[in-house]
Amino acid sequence: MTVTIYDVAREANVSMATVSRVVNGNQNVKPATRKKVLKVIEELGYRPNAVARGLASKKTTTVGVIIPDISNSMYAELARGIEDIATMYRYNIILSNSDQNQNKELQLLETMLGKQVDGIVFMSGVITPELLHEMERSSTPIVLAGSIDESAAIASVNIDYYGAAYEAVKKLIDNGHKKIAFVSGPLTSKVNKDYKLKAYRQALLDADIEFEEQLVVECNNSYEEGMEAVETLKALDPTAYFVSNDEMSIGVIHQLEANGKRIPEDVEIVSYENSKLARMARPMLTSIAFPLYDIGAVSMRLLTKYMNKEEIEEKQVILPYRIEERQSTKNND
Amino acid sequence: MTVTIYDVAREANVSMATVSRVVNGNQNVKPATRKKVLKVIEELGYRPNAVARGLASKKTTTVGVIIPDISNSMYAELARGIEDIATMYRYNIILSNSDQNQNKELQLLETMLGKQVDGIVFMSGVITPELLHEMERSSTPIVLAGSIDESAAIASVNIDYYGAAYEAVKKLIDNGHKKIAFVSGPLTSKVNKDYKLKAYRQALLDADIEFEEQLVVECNNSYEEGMEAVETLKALDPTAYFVSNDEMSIGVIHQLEANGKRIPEDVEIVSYENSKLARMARPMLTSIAFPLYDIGAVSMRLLTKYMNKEEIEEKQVILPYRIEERQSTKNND
DNA sequence: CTGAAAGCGCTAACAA
DNA sequence: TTGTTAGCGCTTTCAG
Repeated sequence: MTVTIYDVAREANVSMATVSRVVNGNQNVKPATRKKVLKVIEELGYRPNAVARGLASKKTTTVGVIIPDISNSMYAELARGIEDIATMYRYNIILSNSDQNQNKELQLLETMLGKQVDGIVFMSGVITPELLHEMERSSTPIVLAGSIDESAAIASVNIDYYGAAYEAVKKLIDNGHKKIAFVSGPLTSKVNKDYKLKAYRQALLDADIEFEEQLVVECNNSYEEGMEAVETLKALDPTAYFVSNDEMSIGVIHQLEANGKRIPEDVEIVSYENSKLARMARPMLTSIAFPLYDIGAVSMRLLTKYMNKEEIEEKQVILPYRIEERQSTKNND
Repeated sequence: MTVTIYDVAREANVSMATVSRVVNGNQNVKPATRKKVLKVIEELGYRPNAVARGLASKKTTTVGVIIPDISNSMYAELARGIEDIATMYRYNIILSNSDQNQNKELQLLETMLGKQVDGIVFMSGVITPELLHEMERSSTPIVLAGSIDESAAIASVNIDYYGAAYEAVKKLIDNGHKKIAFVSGPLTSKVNKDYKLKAYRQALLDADIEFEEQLVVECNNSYEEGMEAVETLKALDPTAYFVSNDEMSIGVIHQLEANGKRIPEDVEIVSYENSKLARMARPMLTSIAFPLYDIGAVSMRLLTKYMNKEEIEEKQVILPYRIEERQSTKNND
């Protein structure tokens, strides 16, 4: 039924090995026989079976990608970065959503290793010890994308979350604000809890501003909770907001405006992410550029190096961030 | 090095066949031996090799997904629908972006078939004859998600694009508008050209409104081109807009407001998509609900039926749409 | 309920 | 430059 390498060999009067060589672009084939084989392949409509190839060669040219949720634009951007580089290196992607659920993450890892992927790009807010243990146990290369593992046991690519957050808050302080709210994503996520929040506190401390617990509101990263955060903070009446992502920032703006505030005249906002949404907001958002696409691309590139057993110069990659100033802050140029 | 089924068999004093049976949940195993085998599996840390299994069984429990661009929220939503159902049925997803480039689509199909996927979910604005030919040639089940193949040769799931667009325009007409612009996505896409545009023309015709070529503006679906469309149409000064997706609608609104128009008082807008953005816009968008997640989910469900060789009652599935009325139109309840 | 044995389609030494 | 021959790790008859 399906035509195999054996059928081609027979028709072309050569051995399987020779067919295999031409299919794999091995140079040790006389041009004439190559041509002959190619012709038969064409005639028979032969298509190499990658599964058989994978079993024999122990390489599948596919990599696993485990991310929280592809329908979230941040992770989708990351995924696109991964896929573009993967394609460039001729890898395919097995993509799975973990919803940050640790059991699912563990099980997904297991499944992908079972499928003999050549490598894995993994993203999650928390890399638990169990996860880390599984990752170290496996001989399959893994790189963490936008995810922190402080033990530095696993390769990773990130930005300087602390520095970025510090700069955002610093800007607000420099603009004269004393009462700065922090609308955070889930504090279960290490980046939020141990980097952004700490940077926020430290920036305040460095400016002799007292930290007030109530000024930090934990949200689920959604537009709606951004709006709610403003209501939660209403009594405190902060004059500036540092917000964890663009979607929530838009919620913050809308609710602030509903409450009669003008932005940036009455309230200034620094967002974090700098996605397309930052330009689609009114006023447009000043936002810390968090380069998701690049993180994905660099992670995948790093992974290819591991898969090729190349020399790795930097196991923990830190990509640059920058602050994109727009209309949600008063800018003094 | 890696532990195989053979190692387990030896340690447990049974045959490979028995180990295979317990791994695959075959009931024909005495509880005692099952337990013994399970124990050895645990001890040795045995993990079945899915590639070998795939070669032997000719099933990979993975399906291919070819979509235009995962970083576009519409397709990301679709992908999530597909993945959720796939997970439910224990399939994994190989995800690839085609950027609607036909060569890439063809080559991706080829790659996935080579990888022996059990099925494919495919999405594209245009299903060319070449593509159709390849799809029909393959014995691997394929379903088209949100993509039109008028020959109805391939299974598909869609909504009634024509009816949805007709209703959108009709609503604008019913609200008294005579000069209704259509800000369309690429007219290379069949849905836009042969369904939405035709519905727009017919709705006008049915209301004795003359069709004006200049009132339809072709865009690339982006926010920026939504804004530009308004400028392009400035001289004609339409009093209503039917816009192909939410992102462009926001661009339209912002540019309209920049030009001093009030919405919906001066200009009414009906969007198409009804994503999260529709609620994040100000005013919030009246939008035709285009259920991407559901299309993905139903496509995948349909695919499972083909993969299981189940009876298919409906090869061309049409999902319902509805119009979600919000603030960008005047609503007369 | 269990085992033996024949592949699945290909790669990769090793020979020639 | 080409062919021979083992596997790769598992499923699946077929016997018993």
